[in-house]
Amino acid sequence: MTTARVRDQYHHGDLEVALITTARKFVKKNGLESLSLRQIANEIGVSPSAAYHYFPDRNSLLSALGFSLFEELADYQERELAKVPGASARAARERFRNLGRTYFDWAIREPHFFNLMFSDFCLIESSMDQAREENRAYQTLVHCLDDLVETGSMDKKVRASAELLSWSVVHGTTSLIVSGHLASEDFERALDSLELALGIRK
Amino acid sequence: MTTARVRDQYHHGDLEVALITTARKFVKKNGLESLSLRQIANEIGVSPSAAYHYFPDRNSLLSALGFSLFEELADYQERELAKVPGASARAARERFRNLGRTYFDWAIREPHFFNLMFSDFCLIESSMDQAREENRAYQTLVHCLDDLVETGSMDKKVRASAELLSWSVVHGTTSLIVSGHLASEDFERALDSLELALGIRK
DNA sequence: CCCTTATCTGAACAATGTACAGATGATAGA
DNA sequence: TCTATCATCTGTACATTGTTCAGATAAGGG
Repeated sequence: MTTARVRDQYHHGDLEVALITTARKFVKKNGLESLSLRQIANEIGVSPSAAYHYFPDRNSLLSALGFSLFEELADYQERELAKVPGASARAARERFRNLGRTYFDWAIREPHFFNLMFSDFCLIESSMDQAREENRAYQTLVHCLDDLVETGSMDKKVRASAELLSWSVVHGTTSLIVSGHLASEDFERALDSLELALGIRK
Repeated sequence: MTTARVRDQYHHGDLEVALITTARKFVKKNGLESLSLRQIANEIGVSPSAAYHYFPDRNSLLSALGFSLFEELADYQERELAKVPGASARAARERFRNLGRTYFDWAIREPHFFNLMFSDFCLIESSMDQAREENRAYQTLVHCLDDLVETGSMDKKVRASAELLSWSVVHGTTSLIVSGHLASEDFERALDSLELALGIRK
C-alpha cells in the first residue's frame, strides 16, 4: 500500500536526513527557540520518539543542523567566488571583497541560520587548528588572502594577521547588523576600512 | 508573621526587580535556553502567574534582563576607564585599549550574558541613531576616540569610520572566541591590528 | 471603617522533551 | 520459501513548561 511505502523509506536511513531537512525548514521560518521535535516528527509523518534513534536529544539535532549550515555557507561562497575567475590582481581583489559580501548576504537572508551557527549549539570542542582546517569557509578565506599576496595586491607584512582581522571585521559587522546595532549600509564602509587596513592597493 | 512579611515586599513594587535579578542568576548559570519562569517564581517564593503582572511573557523578561545587561556593561567600562585618568596621549591610548579589553573580559566572564545581549531578545527596534545615543557603552567609545584625536594619537582622516571599525573588530573577535572559533590569544593580536589600522602612534 | 484598586494565588490547559516497552518490517541464513 | 534476528519505528506515559483567568488578599484613600 502507498502508506506503507512512505514508512519504508525511513527504514532505509532517510529519517536522519529528513529530520535535519525539516528542522532546517522550521528554524528558517521561526528561529531556534520555537523549534519543536514533535512538530518536526509530525511534519515528516513519524512518531515523536522516532527521532531519538538518530539524535540523543533536541540539542543534538540543532547541533547537526548548525554544522551542516557551515557546509552550506562554504558551498555558497565557493559558488560565488567561481563567478570571478582569473589570476589577475583585479580579480583577486574582487574575490576577496565578494567573499565578505557572501558572508554578509548569507546572514542577512537567513538570520536564524546565522544565529544558530554561532550559538551554544555549535560550540567548537576540537582543537582550534583542527577546527579551522575542517572549516572550508575559513580555508577559502586563506586562499583568497594568498591570492592577494601573490598578485601583489597585499603586503606580506600584514599577511600574518590578515585572516584574523578579515574574519573579525566581517563577522563583527554582520553580527551587529543582524542584531540591529548597526545599519546595513555600515557593512560596505567596514569593508572599505578593512581593505585600507590590509593595505590593499586599489 | 515572617512569611507574610516576604509577600508584603512584593506589594511595594519589588517583584519586578526580583524577577529580573533572579532571571539574571539563572541565565548566568545555565544560559537562556533553560530559563524557566516557574523556577524563577519558585525561587522568589511567588506563584507562577505572578510574573504576568510585570511582563507579558517570558520573552519580555529576557528582553528586560538583556537591556539591563547593556547598562551593566557600560557601568563596568566606565569604572575601569576611571582607573586610567589623565589627558596625556599615553593615557588616552591606554584607555582605548582597555575599553576593548573590558568588552572582551565581560563576554568571557559571562558568555551567557553576552549571548543574550546580542540575541533576538534584544533586537533594536528604535532608530539606529537614537539607539546609539542611548547606548552608553557606545558613547564611551566615541569619547575615547575623540580623546585619541585630541591628544594627537590618531589622525582625523580615520576618525569618521573609527567607531565602526573598532566595535566591529572587538565585537567580532569576542563573538568568535566565545563561540569557540578563535582562541583567546587572538584577541590581543586583533587589538594590535586595530590600532595599526587606526594609525594609532605608539 | 469601608471600598476601591493593585497585587498575587490556584487551578486549569495545551504543548513540549524524553523514556521505555513493545510492534513492525527488512534481511540474512536455512 | 520459511524463519529468526535485528534495526527501526509506534504508543503510551510522565514531568515540566508557558500562559490564561477567575477569584482571593492586602493597601491606601475617603
